[in-house]
Amino acid sequence: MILCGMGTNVIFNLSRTMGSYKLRIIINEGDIRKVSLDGKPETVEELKIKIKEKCNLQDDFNLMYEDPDFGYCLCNLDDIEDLPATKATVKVISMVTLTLVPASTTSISDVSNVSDDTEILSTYSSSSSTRQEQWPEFFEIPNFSVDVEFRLRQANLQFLRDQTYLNVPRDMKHGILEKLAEAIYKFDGYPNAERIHSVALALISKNPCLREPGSPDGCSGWKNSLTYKMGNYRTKLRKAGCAEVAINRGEKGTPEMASKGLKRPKRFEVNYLPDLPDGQNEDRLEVERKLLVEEMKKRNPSGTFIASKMDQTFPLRRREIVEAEPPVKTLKERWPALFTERQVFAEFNRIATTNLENDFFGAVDRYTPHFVTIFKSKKGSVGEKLAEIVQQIDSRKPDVTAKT
DNA sequence: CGTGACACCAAAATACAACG
DNA sequence: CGTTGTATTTTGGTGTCACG
Repeated sequence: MILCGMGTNVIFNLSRTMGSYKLRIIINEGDIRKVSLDGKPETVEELKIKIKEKCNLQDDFNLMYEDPDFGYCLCNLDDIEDLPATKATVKVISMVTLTLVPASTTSISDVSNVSDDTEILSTYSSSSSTRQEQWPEFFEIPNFSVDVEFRLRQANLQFLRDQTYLNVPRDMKHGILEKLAEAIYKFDGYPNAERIHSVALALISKNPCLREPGSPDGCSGWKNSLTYKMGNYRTKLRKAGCAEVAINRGEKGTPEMASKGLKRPKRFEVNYLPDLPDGQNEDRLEVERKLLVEEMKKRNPSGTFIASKMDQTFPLRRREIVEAEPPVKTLKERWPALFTERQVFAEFNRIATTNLENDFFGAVDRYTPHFVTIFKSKKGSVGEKLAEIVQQIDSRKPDVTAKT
């Protein structure tokens, strides 16, 4: 990375007690430990050593922490100041085994029954319907119904013996697709081909008997079925009154789509219009919004306070923006915090579950070499100008890496 | 009867051409 | 040459049907 990691303006609590530092350490899905250190470590390295000791870990690992800026999604821990002052949750990422993922499905409910102490994190991650997790690198196939699981197990064993693929009966296919659609929907209501592909691959790698020997990747049929399924699944949700997908419904039965001039979500807008979380209504959230406006009037508004309230009020805000389409001026009055740099990034993450800054610079880093070769190959007057620019970049390279 | 599959249509995304 | 308008492709929604 050339350009990332701009100044992290972390405000940390000066009055923090110099006593114990509580850690919740996620080692893997079924192993989450609570550890107390004497004081917050000064560096990430020191923290790693402490964790290694306390948890008896042998192999090297990296750490991730739950970033309040991004709905407590996991981010790499590079700067110790990113951790809260008195207690934190970190995840151990082993550098040895990356592919072996246990087959259990974990959800928010698993997290809540892990420890009995007060959990700062779960307060508004459990009740909200807003998606928080990014699309996983390795999609975890959920557990199907006992019946389906049983038959799959049998078929997998059979497959191991004599390589016979399973001819999936109708009801079984339904069971599989339904659970998969549900699992996919948790991340993305409108998954693209690539995401469908990754799910299908995960499915046939976990259940070799489901592989389709005829197709080039062994899962073309599953990909097809999954795309159909996601469509049908959305219609189902629409009928059940889910606002997020209902917004794309054409008023009346007629194909009169431009019902209210509403735009359908863009492909990456994963949380375009989340439903209000259980136990929240517009009035309650409106109160929170007023708190936000007040906070912004202070000379030094608290970043963490704003981050958490902005998270909480996200569904209300989206509803407002999508349905009423207020002018920017009104928006500035009602949501002043939305216009701070930090919240611009945070809001982007809430909508697209993507880290705008990192992804952008990551992409820049990834594509720059290719661009440079294209530039170099360009002829004519434009080519000369580009060559000049490339020259400048080349000669300045060490600078760029050093700065920011 | 419910559901996977598919046809059909409008909107969104993208490729392309015409223009000043 | 960049901009802008247009044509083409892709995506997602609705309706329908066959099948177990």
